[in-house]
Amino acid sequence: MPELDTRKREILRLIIDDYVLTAEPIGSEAVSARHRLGVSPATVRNEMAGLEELGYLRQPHTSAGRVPTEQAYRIYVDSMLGEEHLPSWERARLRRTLFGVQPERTVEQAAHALASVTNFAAVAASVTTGETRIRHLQLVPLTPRRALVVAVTDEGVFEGTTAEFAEPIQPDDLDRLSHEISRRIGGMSLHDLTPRTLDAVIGDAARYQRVVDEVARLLREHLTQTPGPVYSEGKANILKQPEFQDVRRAQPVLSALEQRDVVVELLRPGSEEDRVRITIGRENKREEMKECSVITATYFVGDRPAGVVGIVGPTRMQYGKVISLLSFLADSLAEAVGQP
Amino acid sequence: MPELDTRKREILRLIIDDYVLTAEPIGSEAVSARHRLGVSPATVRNEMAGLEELGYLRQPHTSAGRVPTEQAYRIYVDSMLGEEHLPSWERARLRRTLFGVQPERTVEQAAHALASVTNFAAVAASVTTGETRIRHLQLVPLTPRRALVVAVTDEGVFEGTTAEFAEPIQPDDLDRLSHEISRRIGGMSLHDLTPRTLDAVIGDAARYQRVVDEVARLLREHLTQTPGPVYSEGKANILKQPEFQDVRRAQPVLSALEQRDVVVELLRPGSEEDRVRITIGRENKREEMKECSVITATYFVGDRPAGVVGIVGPTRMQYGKVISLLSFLADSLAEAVGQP
DNA sequence: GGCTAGCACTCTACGTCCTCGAGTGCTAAA
DNA sequence: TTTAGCACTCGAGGACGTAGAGTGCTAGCC
Repeated sequence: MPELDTRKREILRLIIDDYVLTAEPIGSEAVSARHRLGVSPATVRNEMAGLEELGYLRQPHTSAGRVPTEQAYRIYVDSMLGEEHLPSWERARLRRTLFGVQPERTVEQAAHALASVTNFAAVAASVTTGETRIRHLQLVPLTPRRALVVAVTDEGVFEGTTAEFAEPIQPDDLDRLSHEISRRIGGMSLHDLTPRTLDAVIGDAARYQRVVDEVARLLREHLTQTPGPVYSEGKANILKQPEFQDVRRAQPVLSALEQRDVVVELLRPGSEEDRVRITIGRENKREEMKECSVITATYFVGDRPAGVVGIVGPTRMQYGKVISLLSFLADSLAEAVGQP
Repeated sequence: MPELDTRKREILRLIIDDYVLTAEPIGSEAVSARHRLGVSPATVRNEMAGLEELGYLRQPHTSAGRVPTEQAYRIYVDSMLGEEHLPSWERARLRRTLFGVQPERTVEQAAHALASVTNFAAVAASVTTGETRIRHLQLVPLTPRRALVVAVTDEGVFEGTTAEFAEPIQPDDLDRLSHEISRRIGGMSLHDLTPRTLDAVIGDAARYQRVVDEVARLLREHLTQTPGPVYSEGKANILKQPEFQDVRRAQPVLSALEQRDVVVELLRPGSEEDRVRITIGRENKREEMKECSVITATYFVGDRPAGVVGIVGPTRMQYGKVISLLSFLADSLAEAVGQP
């Protein structure tokens, strides 16, 4: 991919900025007029023809202006993004909404705020990794053969699943067992929780071996495979976007976002060098998302990912604004979640 | 409102049945042809003119067929509904999906199945009333000043909220306190849980009076006011309906359904004589729902409402099918939830 | 008195044709 | 290398005409 000279870059940037706001094809006249480029529309036309040849622009039809391609957005976010400053009153407002709410609702609240600020669909989830440590465990009797498993982890995240036992167990016994297990596995990380380590751990609780096994199985499965609660807010916002005025375009996207596993996939956490992840149009794996851009930000507690927030919108979006917003939100979340 | 003679009723019924399937205005020819009414299109036309005068039909424009009004759907569900038999393989399939899943996911699963069978948006929620009895309570320490409150109720429903205490409390103390409270309030119903009764209950746990108060407050508030988890599934299905092909019509409905309080309002439980509740078009309170019909079914455990399931779709829907489906689903849910 | 065949009438959907305007690409001159 | 000028292309949108669906009315029939 050949380097773009300064003027081409400048023109491309202007076109993107304009198009993102208007959602209408941009003509040479508009470009030359808006910014004092010091060149005539004709010159701009020549450059635009060049940009089209290079794959950065395309024309919906002969006599229309130009529209940025996904490749254009890509180079834009990769090398044309300035520091976008989030107004401090907006920062303040966001922080207030995050911190002024019950701790277990912080993440959901973040998604909610994100959706209403951006007018896109917002998604969020907490992350549990093999590194997650269990701090406390409690079994709550439901029926003689069923109990609720509550685990308090490192990240303040807890999970509720029901365990089903082969043999009935008395509430008192269950409680004792619960304390026993909790005492033994407290402080262990999830990937320490293999069947082998457990054998060693159980020891004298052998009478209820099968109960212990079941609980351990649930913990591993539930905490690692299905990554906690997943929130998505403001999906209907997608219908406000001009590119999704056609229901047949919007329907698949909305349907996809209603499926938990799709959202989970979008929210795969990034690494620390790669906190903000931008996926533009066809870069998305999911067919249904090929007309969308997804931007996610991972937040960390210590050096481990604690959660991911993100937005889903049309490829035409204000990348700069959204990125700085997400970045700020991730920092705030790290703070809110990190010190309970 | 004048009574309709038999033939008018018959014709109205035919028009509704046809229109519900095709979503296109129905002409006199079609009515006379489809069912062997034994009368000519001209006669049908006369009757249709009469029905229009009475407010049961309307014409989108002069040379179009007729379309049922909301008033027509109302009389249809009130007095023209036959017993609709749900095919037994469908019953079986539904029951399998309900019973083949972790108990705490039953209700969610019901909504999911409902959405995919009807192609409408499905909503569901568990209900807790003042009658709900607490079976067991457990406080799980999170931090010195915060604990997770887990309550096992009568209906097998449990809730997780965090309580925040004014003073720190040791895990062991918390555990003892937890058992104490659980022992005392176990079996009590929620409206027994007034501050006054509590004073009597606490007794020697007085040292942690404030903790107890906080827990009781949370129980009351959380269990009665905010009615448990609320599920909505298949909202994007609305976009498949012909009447919502226009995004500007669909957007408000979808936005409304994303708000928890709107869904909660839709799911207000009915009484035992009034298990299935049908709200057609403008009968809905919410402005955004004026073009939708909402059908809900309440299911009971013992004589107390345990939850509500329902669908939201266009006013043009197969009321008979949906009602019998919901009715069956409610019965199955009562069974699934009732005996854990 | 109710039913119906016949018919004129109305209205939409749809295709064609036309014009207007936006925006282009090319060319020739500065 | 830039730019003014200009012919060209294409879509949006309005005017018009036609086909077809469905109606309401009327007059005659049982």
